[in-house]
Amino acid sequence: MANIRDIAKAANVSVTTVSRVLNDHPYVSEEKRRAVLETMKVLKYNKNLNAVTLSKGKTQIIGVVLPYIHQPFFSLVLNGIARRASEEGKTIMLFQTNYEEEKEREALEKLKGKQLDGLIFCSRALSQADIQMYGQHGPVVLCEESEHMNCVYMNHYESIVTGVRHLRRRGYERIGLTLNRNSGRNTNERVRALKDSGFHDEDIFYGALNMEDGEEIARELLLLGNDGPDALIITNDTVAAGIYNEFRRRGKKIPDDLALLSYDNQHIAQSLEISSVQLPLLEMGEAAYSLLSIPKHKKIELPFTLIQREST
Amino acid sequence: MANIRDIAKAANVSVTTVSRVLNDHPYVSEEKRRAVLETMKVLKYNKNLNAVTLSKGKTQIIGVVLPYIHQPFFSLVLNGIARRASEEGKTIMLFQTNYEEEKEREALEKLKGKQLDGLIFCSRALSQADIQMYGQHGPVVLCEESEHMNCVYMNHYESIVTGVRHLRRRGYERIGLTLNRNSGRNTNERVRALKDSGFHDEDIFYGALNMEDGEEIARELLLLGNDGPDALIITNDTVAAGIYNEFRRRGKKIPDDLALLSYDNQHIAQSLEISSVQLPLLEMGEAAYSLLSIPKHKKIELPFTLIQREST
DNA sequence: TTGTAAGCGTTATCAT
DNA sequence: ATGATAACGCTTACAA
Repeated sequence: MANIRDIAKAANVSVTTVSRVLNDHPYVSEEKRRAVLETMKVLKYNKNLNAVTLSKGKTQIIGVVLPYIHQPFFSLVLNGIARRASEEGKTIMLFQTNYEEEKEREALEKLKGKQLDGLIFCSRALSQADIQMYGQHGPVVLCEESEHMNCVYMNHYESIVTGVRHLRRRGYERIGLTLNRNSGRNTNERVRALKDSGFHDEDIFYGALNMEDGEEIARELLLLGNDGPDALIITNDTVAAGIYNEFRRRGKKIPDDLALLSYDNQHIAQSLEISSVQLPLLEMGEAAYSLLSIPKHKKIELPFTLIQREST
Repeated sequence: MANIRDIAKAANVSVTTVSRVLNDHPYVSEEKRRAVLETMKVLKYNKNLNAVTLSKGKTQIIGVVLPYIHQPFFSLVLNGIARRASEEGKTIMLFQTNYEEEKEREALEKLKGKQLDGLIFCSRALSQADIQMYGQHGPVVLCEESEHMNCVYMNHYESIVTGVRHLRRRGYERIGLTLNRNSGRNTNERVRALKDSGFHDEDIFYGALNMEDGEEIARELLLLGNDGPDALIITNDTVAAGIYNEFRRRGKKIPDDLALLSYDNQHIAQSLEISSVQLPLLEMGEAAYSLLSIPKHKKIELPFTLIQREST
C-alpha cells in the first residue's frame, strides 16, 4: 500500500504537494499535479481515510441510537436523520440497543473517543443524567423532552388528553392504555395524562410492542368481557392491528365491542381503518439532525394530529 | 485533551506502560498500574479511538448499503446484520442510497479508504462488475446471486414459478406481475420466470413500491375491467395492501375480482389475509454478515415459503 | 517488568 | 509555488 510519502518520493515532490493535489488546493503547478496524479495511478495509491480523520480530528460520522430498527416509528425517524446527514456528506453509525443500557453506553463511549461527531438518541434506557454527562465530548440530541439537552419531541401528555377527549365525545366511558415499557419519560407522561383524566392503573397494559403482544392483550380483554375498558389507546398501530385481528377472529366487532385509537398512523392503521395519532416522524429525524449543530439549549415540540377512522 | 504521552510523563512511566494499562496487558506492576490509572483520572484522559484505528489498520465498522431504510424487507435484513455485528463488537455504518449509484460509490470508497472492514449490499444500482472491482480492498457481500462475490439470496425465478403454479391450481388463468424497478437481477429473474410460464409483458406493472403505487395500479386495473389479469403477483405486501384497499373502496372483491399474491409476508399481509411468499429475512442478514469473513467464494440460497390466505 | 523508538498516513504551519 | 517538519495519538517490535 503506497502512501503519500511514497508518492512524493516517486514523483520527486514533497508530501505537501501530494497532499495539495489530493485536496484540490491551489498553488500547485499543472506540471507537478500531472506528475503526482500519474504516479498515484502507477503505484495504485489509495487515500487512507483513517489518517485523515486522525489528523483533522473529525470523523463526519453521526451516531444514532435506537432500540429497534424495524419498527416503523424508529425507521422513519432514522430515515429523516439519514436524509439530512447525507445532504451534508455525513454518514450514520447505527446502534440498535434493544433498550440495553450497555449498548447505549457503547455509543456514548464512541462519542467520547472522538469516533463520532455527534449522537442522536431516538429513545433511551439510560437516565438523561447519564447521557448528559457525555455532552462535554460532543453534541447530543434527544427525541424526548429534556431541560438540559437539545431535543425534539411531541407532547405525549397532550396527545393522551386529546385522545381521551375524542373517545369521550364518541361515547366511550372506560378508557384503557397499552404501553411498551413501564418507564421512560414518554411512557410516564402518557400514564400521568390517563390518570389525570380519571382512569385507573388496572386498565393499563404493559409489554405491548408487537402484533403478538396485541393479540395477547386482546385475549386478556376478551376474558374480562364487560368488566374491561370499552376503548383503548394503543402503543402503536401494529399492536392495534394485533388486537383488531384477534377480536375479529373471535367474532367481536371494532368499535362496538372495543374502540381502538393507536399511535403512528402507519399503513396498517389506514388499511384496517384504525384511528391513529399521527406524528411527523421524518421531520422529527430532520429536526434532531439540525439540533446537533445548535450550541445553546433548544427544544422543538412537534405537533400531532388525530386521524379518525372507523375504529372509534 | 491529555494524550497517552502526557499521562506517561505525569505518572513517570513510559507510553508503553500506559498503553499496556489501557489494554489490560499483563506485565505491568500493580503499583504503576494504579499510578497510571490515577493520573488518567486527574488529567481527564480519554482514549482517542481514531488513533487506535489508524495504528491497528482496522475500524471494526461494517458498511451496509440499502435503498430504503423504512421498508420492512430491508429493515429486517439490516436487523439480522446488526444483531450478528453487535455480538462481535462491530458497528454498522449505514448507507441509504435510494438506488443512486453515487451513494453506493460513497460506501465503496470508504471500503477502499479503509474506513470499513467490510461491506454488505442489501440491494444495488451499480453493476456487479463495478462492485466487484472493490473486492480487492475488503470483503464485499451481496444479497443477490453472484458468480464472483459471496452472496446470500433466494431463488426469485423459482418463487415466481411456484406462485404461478399455485395460482393456476386455484383456477386463475391470466397472471400479472408488479415490480419496483425495471432492472436488477432479482427483477429480471422474476420477469423471465413469468414469461417462461407463458404470460406477457402487458401484464407487468413497474414502479410498484409503496402503498400509493398499489392504489395507482389498482385504478389502472379497474379501468381495464375484464381485459386485465385475474391474478397478480406483487412486489411486496405494502403494494398489495394498496391494491386491496383501492379495490375494496370501489366495491370490488378480493380474490373474486382479482387474486393477490405478494412477497415478504409482513404484518399487513397477515391482517388483510393476503397470500404471501415468506423469506427468512433476519437469517438473510445474519448469513450476509457471516459471509464477510469467508475468504473463498461462497453462495447461500435461502428457502421461501408460500403462505396461502384468503386472497388466492 | 519497563522503556525507546519506529511506525500508521494524513494535514497544517511556517519558511523559502 | 514548493518543501521540511511537526503535529494527530495510539500500538508494537525490540531492547534492556
